[in-house]
Amino acid sequence: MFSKSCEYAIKAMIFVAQKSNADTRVGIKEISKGTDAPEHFMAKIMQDLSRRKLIHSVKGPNGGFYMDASDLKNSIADIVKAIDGDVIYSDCVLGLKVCSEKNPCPVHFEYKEIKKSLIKMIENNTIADFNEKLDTGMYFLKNK
Amino acid sequence: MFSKSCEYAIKAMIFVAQKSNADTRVGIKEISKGTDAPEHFMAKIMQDLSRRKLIHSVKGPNGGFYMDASDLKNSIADIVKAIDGDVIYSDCVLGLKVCSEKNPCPVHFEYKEIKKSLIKMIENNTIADFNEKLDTGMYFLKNK
DNA sequence: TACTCACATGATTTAGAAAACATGATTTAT
DNA sequence: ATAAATCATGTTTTCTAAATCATGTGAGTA
Ligand code: FES
Ligand code: FES
Repeated sequence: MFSKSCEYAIKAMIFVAQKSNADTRVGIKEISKGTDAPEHFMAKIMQDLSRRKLIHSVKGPNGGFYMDASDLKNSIADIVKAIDGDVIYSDCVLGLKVCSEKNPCPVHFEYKEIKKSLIKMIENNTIADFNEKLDTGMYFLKNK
Repeated sequence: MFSKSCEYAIKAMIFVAQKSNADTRVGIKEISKGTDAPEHFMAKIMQDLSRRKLIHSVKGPNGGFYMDASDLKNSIADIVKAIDGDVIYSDCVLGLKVCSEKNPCPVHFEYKEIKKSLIKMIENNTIADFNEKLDTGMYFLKNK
């Protein structure tokens, strides 16, 4: 569904949202531990997210990553688009070069509806939403 | 969503269903051309499908692949399970090692519904169904 | 029987994603 | 100013899916 990078990115964003505020930054080590992701790989992903302005970063001692109010308004879809591009939006499930109504694969119209709800899901859920959810302690970013 | 192998497998099954009957077998070359798949790779996949009894094969001159009435009753889900296993059924969208209600990731419950309709789609559509669809000439297994 | 056609099987190679490494740049604290 | 912390950047390695190659096996035909 999503690339490994994208999975990590989503988890990292939710993790940082949870742990950070204006004064408290979160470092790569903590992020990778909290999300069960390889540290160096996660570092790379965080740089991407930062370059694409989905998250803020501060260098030096006591530096790290954090999110401000506007960062929290980003949806999962924004992260997915930043990391995986628009494959979710444009790819054919059966691997045709282009997915279109003019040259539809046999499952195109059935899949269309599913794709619609998938997109709705990632577009309607903001980081802030997950923030609240996680506060309940009923959701996890890694296995216990 | 599906592995490349699985995409090819689905297309091949639909293609053979279309082109074959008791007397007319379809060869690897024709299948790979008709589905835009690499010949040798497709050969491998066809062997898998044949070993798993999803399709029939005949060696020698005028040999090839064909499907009988009971083969046509297989669903897309049967193909997916044969090639990709149960990843669609059991994997977590955010990559947690196990997807469960006890240790759900933040999107688990939202995704659950989508997964349900996805599974419904692949389980409710048999090869025979697609056969009829393709007859209308409105569906394609490769780009024009 | 001998020859050829077409699928079967296993080994090998390729390509791209995932992960790790090495080095550079910026900030804070002393 | 110096040193340590931490993110940034580019390169290299590893791993696996994808694709290819080489060879084997059974069936048909003359
Ligand atoms: S053409 Fe296959 S999903 Fe649209
Ligand atoms: S735990 Fe992530 S989808 Fe179920």
